[in-house]
Amino acid sequence: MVTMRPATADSQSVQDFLKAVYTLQQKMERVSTNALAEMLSISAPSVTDMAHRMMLAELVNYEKYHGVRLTETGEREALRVIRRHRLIELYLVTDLGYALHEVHDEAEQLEHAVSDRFIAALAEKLDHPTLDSHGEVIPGIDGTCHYRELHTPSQFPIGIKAKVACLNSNNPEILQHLMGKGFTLGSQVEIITREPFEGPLTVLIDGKTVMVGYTVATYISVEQDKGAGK
Amino acid sequence: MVTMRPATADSQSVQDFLKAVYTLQQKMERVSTNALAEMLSISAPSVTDMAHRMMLAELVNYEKYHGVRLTETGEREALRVIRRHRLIELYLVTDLGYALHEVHDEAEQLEHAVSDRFIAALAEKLDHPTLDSHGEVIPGIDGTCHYRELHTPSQFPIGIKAKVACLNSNNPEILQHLMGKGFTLGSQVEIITREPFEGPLTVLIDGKTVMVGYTVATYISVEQDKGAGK
DNA sequence: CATTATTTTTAGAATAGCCTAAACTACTAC
DNA sequence: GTAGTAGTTTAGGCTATTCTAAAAATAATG
Repeated sequence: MVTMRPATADSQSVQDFLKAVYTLQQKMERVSTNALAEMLSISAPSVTDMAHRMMLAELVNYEKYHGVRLTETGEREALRVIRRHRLIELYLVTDLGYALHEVHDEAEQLEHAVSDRFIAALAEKLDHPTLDSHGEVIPGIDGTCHYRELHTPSQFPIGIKAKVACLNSNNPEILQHLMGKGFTLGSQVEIITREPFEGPLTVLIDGKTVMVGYTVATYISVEQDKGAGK
Repeated sequence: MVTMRPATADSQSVQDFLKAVYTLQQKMERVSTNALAEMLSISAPSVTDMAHRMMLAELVNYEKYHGVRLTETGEREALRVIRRHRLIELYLVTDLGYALHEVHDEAEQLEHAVSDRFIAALAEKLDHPTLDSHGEVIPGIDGTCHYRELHTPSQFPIGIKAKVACLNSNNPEILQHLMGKGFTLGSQVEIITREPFEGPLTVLIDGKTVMVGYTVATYISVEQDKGAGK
């Protein structure tokens, strides 16, 4: 290791890295090299290297062998990138006729190419939305996130009415599978039966009964209907 | 020179190179290294290098010390890139409220990030236009270009009515200057007087008399009004 | 607690895209 | 037709981002 220059916050790979750390941080305290390598589809050594350079840039706090965590600056940057991504996704569906399963890859490219001017225009045109086309929260320009209380179908009580609030996958096949069964944002759902040992669920969606596998159901989030007492 | 790998046609710099060669080819038989270096704002040696790699990829025909010319494949690729660029420019103005002088830089980035799916969506939404927001021809998917017979104000006969058909600049200052004087696409114009020795022109635009410098006028193209016999 | 297995890091290397400085061509003008 | 200048190319280098193979550290297991 000769010298090492700090990462520049506006590079594509740095932005992808920030996003990945942010996402993984919601599930784990510190984010491991391997987890990042997996999510970013790059090798572990590349992650280590990036972690070093991003620490120099004060975007993450990195401890050898103990993973990474976003600094305050890092989190701010991450939220900016996520805001871009999600505004673009929503726009693609709303104004350009994209299907939900098509938007992720396109937005992934666009988010790095687009200017602040462009993002502002989208936000304006979409009337400053807080949820994207997957139902995920779009952070505000100031980084604020309007979170809701969401549940996984696999744990939501049987017999209670709820609405589909989020389809948490970027995998086109999974999204198509779910939408094919009737899971679209805002659909009314009610769990009818649940098999033990991670078995399938029977669900009533907008009046139609369907079955869903346990695994694939983890990509759905529901929100209890307002007014429907617990 | 050890070995040299061919250029990949989908890289950003290759696409910029193709566009630059295409543009310069309209004015000169073979396109010189220096002309390209100038247009692309990179050094001459970088151009030479790229020329080599693009010849291996059969995108240009390059002769040492005698510049470059697009092959058939190269021209096809160039037109694809230009189509993207211009569709995006038009879209930014039409649907996202951009001013003309803002679109070039944005489109320059977007054209490399956007998928064919995206371009198809734009073309559809804009109803398959053949002219962009500058008034430049948008090549069709098959590469066809619907050219018109255009003239420079500096050479157009005095006293003949015409319409502004194209504002050929990507320089925001120049565009703002011209639009400030009333030169917008479709405006009626008539040359009133012309000073010798590359002097300024007096022009009647939509009923208003303005003066324009010779140099800046070269960025305007006009088209003679139909029906107005010569 | 020692050994094994897993995870992470170091070392060394490749590629695309750029650069500067120096060598070389080609054209132009006497 | 040769000298000088303008334009081009070669040589050698640098950075960001990635990789593989091997070494080192941590975590898991008996």
